[in-house]
Amino acid sequence: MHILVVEDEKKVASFIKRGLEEEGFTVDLAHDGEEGVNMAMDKPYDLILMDVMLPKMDGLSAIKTLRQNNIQTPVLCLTAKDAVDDIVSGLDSGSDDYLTKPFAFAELVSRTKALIRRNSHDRGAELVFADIRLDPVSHKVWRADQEIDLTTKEYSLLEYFMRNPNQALSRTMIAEQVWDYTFDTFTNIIDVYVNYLRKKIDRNFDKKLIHTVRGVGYILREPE
Amino acid sequence: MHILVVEDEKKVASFIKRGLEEEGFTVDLAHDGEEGVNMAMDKPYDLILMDVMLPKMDGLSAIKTLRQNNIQTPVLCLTAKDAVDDIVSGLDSGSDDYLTKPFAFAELVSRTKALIRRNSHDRGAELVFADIRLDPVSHKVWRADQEIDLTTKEYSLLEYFMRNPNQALSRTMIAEQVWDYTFDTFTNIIDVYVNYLRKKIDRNFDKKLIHTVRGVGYILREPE
DNA sequence: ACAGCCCCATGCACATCCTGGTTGTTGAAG
DNA sequence: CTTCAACAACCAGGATGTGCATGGGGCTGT
Repeated sequence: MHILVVEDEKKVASFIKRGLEEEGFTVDLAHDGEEGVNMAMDKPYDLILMDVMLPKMDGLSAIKTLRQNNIQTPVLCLTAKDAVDDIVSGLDSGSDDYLTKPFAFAELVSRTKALIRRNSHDRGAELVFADIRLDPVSHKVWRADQEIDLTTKEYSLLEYFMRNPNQALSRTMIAEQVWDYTFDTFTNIIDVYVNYLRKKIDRNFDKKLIHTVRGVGYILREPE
Repeated sequence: MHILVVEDEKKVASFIKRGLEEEGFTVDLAHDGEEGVNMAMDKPYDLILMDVMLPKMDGLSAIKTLRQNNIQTPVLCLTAKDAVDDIVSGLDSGSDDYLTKPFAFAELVSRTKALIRRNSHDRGAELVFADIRLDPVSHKVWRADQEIDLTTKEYSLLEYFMRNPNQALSRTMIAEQVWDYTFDTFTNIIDVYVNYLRKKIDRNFDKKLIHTVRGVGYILREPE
């Protein structure tokens, strides 16, 4: 679950980032409106958290720009307490919900989850492929009803596979989704983690589910 | 958690209803003061959300009527921004908190939760998890019928765990609930206090109840 | 002044992540 | 069929991150 946080105050930004990551989200940061728009257009996010007061381009204009470019990612707006009028124009310009500063973090989390739940029908539901089960909420994974312990990175990688089964996934695509926004292409980190995953997911089972597509990448599918 | 919303404007009423339901509350609607009083006397609610300007019987009189009939359900009053005088008489007539229109919805939710929390705290019901008992009134704690001496902070921390058992609690959430920290991420105070708690709660017992969830926070649960 | 509590800073232990190198595999050209 | 180059799998060790334990300083109430 990827969230883009657009917030210029570094303290607030990193506070939100850390808190959301503890809740199991993957968080990217943008520090002004322009950067926010660029990042949101580059990569599909599940939610954008947008401060209204921003350098270069304010939050509301940023949302408008996104909507004009047909980016329909839901947006949760952060606004100063007294700027009630902003809220109205915020909803006008395409924001889906708002939160006034200062806010309780618990509040932010529940709004965030509500928006994501509302906007993505099947998200949050358990993912199943063959005899693998994956719970995106608790980040737990089972194969054949036996729980499997994964690290954060291993989990994200598997989640990406589970959301795109039976499709060959290129290293570039995997890097974008599972690793950071900018990425160094000359590393074998993905191979390494696929290897880790195979050890935990496939090694003790007859039916191998993670396959290599030579020259392309990897694929999650039933063996022939 | 059942909430009664007394509000004549249909748009506002259904907006509030929908929002609160998304937060997990069950919401009934009444459209004027009389209906509100009848419903509140019929069925015990955890909270009443009362508009002041209402047909048939205004909100303040409704509250008075309820209190005269010994209904002590907490009331959150909604009032127009300029009617500050109303607020005072509102508090007089037995309202527990108020909110001026127009309000941010997040504000409404957090006040709602605060009121319900405050009220259920006061019931002072003893909290029990496994063989830990905690009395919110006297702030005393027992494990296996043996009293355990905790400092104020240790106690608040444990109480938070006891009110949210079997859930991973992130450091951010703990900091917000137990300390009043908002943006201070550069301290290990929570780790330190969890350590204190473990010494007193878990150290002398076989069954450890406070567990670490790496990268997330802590959880109170039975060992596997 | 002292004791108790709260909080901070530090150092250690260990899990996780990543890099670089080595070995193994594949498929096409000779 | 053999050879070779490209690609993938695997391994080992170092860097980084995260949590735990502990000592001590500041503050407050006695």
